[in-house]
Amino acid sequence: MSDFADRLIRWHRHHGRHDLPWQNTTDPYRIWLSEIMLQQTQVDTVIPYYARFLARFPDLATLAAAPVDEVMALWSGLGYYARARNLHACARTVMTEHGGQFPARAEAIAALPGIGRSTAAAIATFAFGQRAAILDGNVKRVLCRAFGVDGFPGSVAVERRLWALADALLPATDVPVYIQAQMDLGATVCTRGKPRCPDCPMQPICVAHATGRTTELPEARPRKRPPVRTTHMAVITDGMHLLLVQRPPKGIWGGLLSLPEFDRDTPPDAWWRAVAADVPAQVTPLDGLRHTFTHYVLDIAPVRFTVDTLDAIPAIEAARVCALDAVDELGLPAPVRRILASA
DNA sequence: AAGGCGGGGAC
DNA sequence: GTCCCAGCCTT
Repeated sequence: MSDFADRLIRWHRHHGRHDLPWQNTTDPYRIWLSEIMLQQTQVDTVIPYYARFLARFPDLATLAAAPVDEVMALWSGLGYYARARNLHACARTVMTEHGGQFPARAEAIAALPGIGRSTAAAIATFAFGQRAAILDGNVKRVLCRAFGVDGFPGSVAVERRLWALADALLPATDVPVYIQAQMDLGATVCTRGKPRCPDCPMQPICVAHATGRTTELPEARPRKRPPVRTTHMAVITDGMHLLLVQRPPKGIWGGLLSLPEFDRDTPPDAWWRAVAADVPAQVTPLDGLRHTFTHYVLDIAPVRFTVDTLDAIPAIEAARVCALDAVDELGLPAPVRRILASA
């Protein structure tokens, strides 16, 4: 076994994480669910979502039989909503094409919706004892530092090199412990900001530590200034109900319910005349808010339209009327939840 | 090969 | 404020 893997596995016995909610099981459903939730999402954020999700969907068959709207509602606030749609699609695929049983080989797992090479390897290893390398953010950071890998790890060339490293370092046995140890080291010792090198089992063989480059590696993503976009959001209510729209499956907040939007340059009363000319409404601007995404900034100007009845507002596509006291149970984007909480 | 896709934690 | 997280998918 490589010195790298050996050090990692020995470190994990006393310093790894052993009691996360998705550990100490080989149930592929629970492991799969955790891996999807953990994509680009930190452990502490996932834990309450994971518990709620399992309580509502305790097994694959239950999830596959549920309407996708319920899945979206339980995912609301977790972000990257394509994960929820793919999760539901994957459950149905496993039911119909694999007889309700997850395939065991990493290559077959990676063919399922929402599951790429790294997630497939994690499932194959933890649930089925297969031997496959992972390459998530933690592993990339550990490998870049330990082996002094230059370049942005998201670039194709660096990623190819890191996959080769990950494959070459994979031990012959104890693969589940090894993989968990890699993630635990990256999450608790070899962290992005302030790595705890004195506590690190890799320190004697770490290139970044030896060359004083710990804070330089891995190299940061090349910067670009995210654009600012603007929108109006309409809170159309009769005091008891609220008008929401279903967003298209692709794009931002895909598949979620949200508030109707209109152009920031259109005055609210002009927009209202266009969509509901005959319906009298009291128009009230609400406090604006700024929502920051990874790739752009959205300035939202919410406006409340108070009406007597929501029965006929024909010009709004995909509209749905919901009870105000039930909006917490719907799949709504995080900023929409904030607007409604103060509206 | 590059960009789209959320929300929140850490600093 | 910035950066990035148990990445995947589309173009």
